[in-house]
Amino acid sequence: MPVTIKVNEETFTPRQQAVLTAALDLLVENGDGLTMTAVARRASCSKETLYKWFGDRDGLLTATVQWQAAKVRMPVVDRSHLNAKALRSSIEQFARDLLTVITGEVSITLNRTAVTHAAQEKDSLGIIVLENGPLAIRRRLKPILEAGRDARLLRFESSEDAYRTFFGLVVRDVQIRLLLGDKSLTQSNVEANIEADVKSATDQFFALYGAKANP
Amino acid sequence: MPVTIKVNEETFTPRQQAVLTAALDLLVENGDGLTMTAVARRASCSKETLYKWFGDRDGLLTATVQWQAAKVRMPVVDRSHLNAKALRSSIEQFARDLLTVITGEVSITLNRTAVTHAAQEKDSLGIIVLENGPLAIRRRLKPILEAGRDARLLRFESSEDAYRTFFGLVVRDVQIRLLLGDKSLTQSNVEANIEADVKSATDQFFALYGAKANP
DNA sequence: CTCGAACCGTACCGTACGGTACGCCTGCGC
DNA sequence: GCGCAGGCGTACCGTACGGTACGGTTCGAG
Repeated sequence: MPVTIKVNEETFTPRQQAVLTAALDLLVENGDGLTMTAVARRASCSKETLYKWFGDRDGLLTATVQWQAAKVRMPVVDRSHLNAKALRSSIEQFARDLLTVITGEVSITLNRTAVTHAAQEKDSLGIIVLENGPLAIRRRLKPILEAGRDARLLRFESSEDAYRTFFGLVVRDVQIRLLLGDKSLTQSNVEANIEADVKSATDQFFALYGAKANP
Repeated sequence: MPVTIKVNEETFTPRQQAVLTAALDLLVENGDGLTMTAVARRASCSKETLYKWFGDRDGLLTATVQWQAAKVRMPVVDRSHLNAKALRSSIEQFARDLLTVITGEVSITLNRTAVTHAAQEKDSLGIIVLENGPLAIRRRLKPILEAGRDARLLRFESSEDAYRTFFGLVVRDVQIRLLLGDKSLTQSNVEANIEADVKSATDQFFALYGAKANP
């Protein structure tokens, strides 16, 4: 069963959030070379405080990822009167959000950190990132897809398959290449193509799952 | 311009290959906790020899990844008499190979290692993995796609876009979830679905790029 | 047989870093 | 004013690990 992680704003005090911000900044800057001493210095706090608040290095890492990942908020899509145009625009919006998120520096850093963590038999960070990344989009997108099907605008058997196809059409090989540090995908390079990619992915998705497509 | 890395069998002596095998085994077992001492013990060689042969830890890591990645060999597809059936079977074969590779334990380990490496401003491992993974498939697939277009079996403007769509349709969110350690994707779980996924991805690819599809 | 190169095993060094201890300061309740 | 909790800064400890040095052994060339 899925593990859901909830983070209220009250989970961390402002001072603690400042510390987490410092940790995230260091993570983005220095890659995974995150040391407790560096965080303490950057946040102007003592290491003892870090250990008091977060337990150990893993706790600090988890808190940072968790806190940051929870900040990713998908825009709410109006699900009422769903005509073809509104549905298409919603799908496009999801594609745009997904691409924007995964190409962002913070997301790349968080995903790299979680992958590194997963390479050490620890899956906690991976779960958090999954839960707030792909799975969050899935939770928001599925109802839209099903509403589209109910309105006879879309046609599919499994909304899970439809979602995963959508994910593939949008993300393609961009995320893995970014994670691997492919230099030919610069930030600006990708961002400039987002709109075109969004449109292309949406077109393809409707070609496969639109009501007029082959069953 | 792309950096191509060539590894002949003569690049490493049998003894050296035994060392690299030991290193890879440790990598797969213990995640990225690869220490020089552990490799030396596992391979029954001295650390001094390791440093003599591979320079430093990074050199050993690079050699391991490079040597292993180069072992991935795509089957050659008969490109002559290309009828619809042969084309479809070729595409399916590529999808099957791609899925089989990326879901394999070795591939997951290598990708994780490269991602971790990329988080430290070093892109050498990432380049190697990219070059021997996605890009290798691309090099082999593109000529097939273009042959298919010449035979009027496929229709697309950019073979690059066609390739990337293919990649997305096949891989979807499987790779990132595996890299993040998603427990709900067990090895056997994925393998059992490969054939169905291959067929589905191929169907979708032909729906989008088949000659009878919308332009 | 002798010599030397290659290599194994092990001991060793330096450092980086996780984690702890302690002295000092600040602010707040009383 | 007084005491104390919370927190800063720094010094300190233990250990893991990258990298080096060295003695001993094997093996092939001459």
